[in-house]
Amino acid sequence: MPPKGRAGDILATFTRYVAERGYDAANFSDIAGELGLSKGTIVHHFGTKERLLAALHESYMRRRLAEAALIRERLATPTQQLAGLLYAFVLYQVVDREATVAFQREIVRLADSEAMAQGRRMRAEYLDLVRAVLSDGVASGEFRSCDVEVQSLLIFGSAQWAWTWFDPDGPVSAEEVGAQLVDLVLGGLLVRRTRLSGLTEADGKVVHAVRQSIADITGS
Amino acid sequence: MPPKGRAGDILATFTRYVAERGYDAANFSDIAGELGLSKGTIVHHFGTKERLLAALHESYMRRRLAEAALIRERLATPTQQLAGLLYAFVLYQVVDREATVAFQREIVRLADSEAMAQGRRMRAEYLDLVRAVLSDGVASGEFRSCDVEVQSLLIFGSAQWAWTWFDPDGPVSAEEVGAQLVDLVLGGLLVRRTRLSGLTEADGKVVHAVRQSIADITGS
DNA sequence: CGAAGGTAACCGTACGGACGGTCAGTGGTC
DNA sequence: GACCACTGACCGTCCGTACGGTTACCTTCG
Repeated sequence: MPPKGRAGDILATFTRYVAERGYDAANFSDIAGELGLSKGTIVHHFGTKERLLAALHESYMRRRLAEAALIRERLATPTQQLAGLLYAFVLYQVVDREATVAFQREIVRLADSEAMAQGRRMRAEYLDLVRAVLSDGVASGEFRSCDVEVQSLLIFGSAQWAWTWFDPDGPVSAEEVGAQLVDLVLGGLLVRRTRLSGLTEADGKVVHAVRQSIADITGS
Repeated sequence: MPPKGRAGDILATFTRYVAERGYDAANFSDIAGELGLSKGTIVHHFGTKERLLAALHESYMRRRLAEAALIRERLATPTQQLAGLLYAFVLYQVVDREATVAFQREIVRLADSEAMAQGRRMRAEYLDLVRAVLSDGVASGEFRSCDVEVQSLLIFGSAQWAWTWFDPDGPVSAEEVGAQLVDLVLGGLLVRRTRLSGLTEADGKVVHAVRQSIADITGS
């Protein structure tokens, strides 16, 4: 649940502007104008623009962490848990769209800056949770062994990027995209009877062709 | 190859600033100062800041399109071609880092704005190329049938997101990440002897648990 | 009860600075 | 003399933030 009251309104409107225009282009005057209050009021409630972003960040991550914990609790196997998390990733594009887009758009601003410390901690917690699911799956034999650190980030990417192309009013529903994501990721993670990587023989050729092509065009 | 001469210097420096700080925080004064020339010179060469971004965008995409075409030419099967493209995706984080980060960071600004039309066209061309490889693979029976439109975008996401976490000087090399990405994506795309989706039975349960968890926390 | 005192939401204005862009002009080179 | 790269002063605008003041409500105590 997002915060209530006037401060909640400000946060909600700010969130929408960030989602639509980005952090830099979201300014106090427009928010105050739309809400029929003065710029000073926003400052009164949140102090600085950066802290307003931090509030958005934290309220978003709080929701996601709580949901992720529930999803993990309610599903039995690592496979189901991961599928659930992936599915949820995509659903957020619809059920909590503005905050999701705002968050994914401006995630990079949370790198430094002491104001974002709390948000960063929660993000790390979330990543750890996903990694725990992956590790569990590897341990239980459901997933093939892999570099959990890297794979988790690659998987995140698929979902984090979706805001740039997914259209809630488009022809493809979030449910379908979620299912596709589950297919893509689990298909690659589940242990298969057929031996893994029947392609490593050709890997050398592939790597060489890529390196050569890059050198031919870009140089270096 | 990036453009040469004074204009090339400006573009290169601009690219670095965008990579490091983002488009909004990259301003003419700093670039001019660093290059020992005046703001007016930048305007003289590029007109507006937006056109400077368009130039960065186009020069980046020109390189990527040329390489992608070469990679596709030089590799035989859709599997190899896709592996090559994926591998290249990650390598760009190293071999053309500043332009890659700048591009991936600010890709969203290319949505509207007539100045970016050319860049958008090239991006669409690139996406089409990847989709053609996917379709070829499905047609040849190497890849399981899937929604190529959606899968291609999900795959793109993994790579496009990498700039937020990948560190060229970190312990994991781009080559390793590239290999992991190939594993993840091809593992999910390759036809396996074992029947696809032994998990759809449990899908209903997963979907229900996710929806319920989101409703419990976020509401709606 | 009611005056006093405190607190928090909110307003309006003003400021200091940065930024993108303009423009008239300079100097060198075919 | 036409063209080119380049200069540097300047402009209009916008934005985050500081700050002093007002209102409204709640608590406390005589």
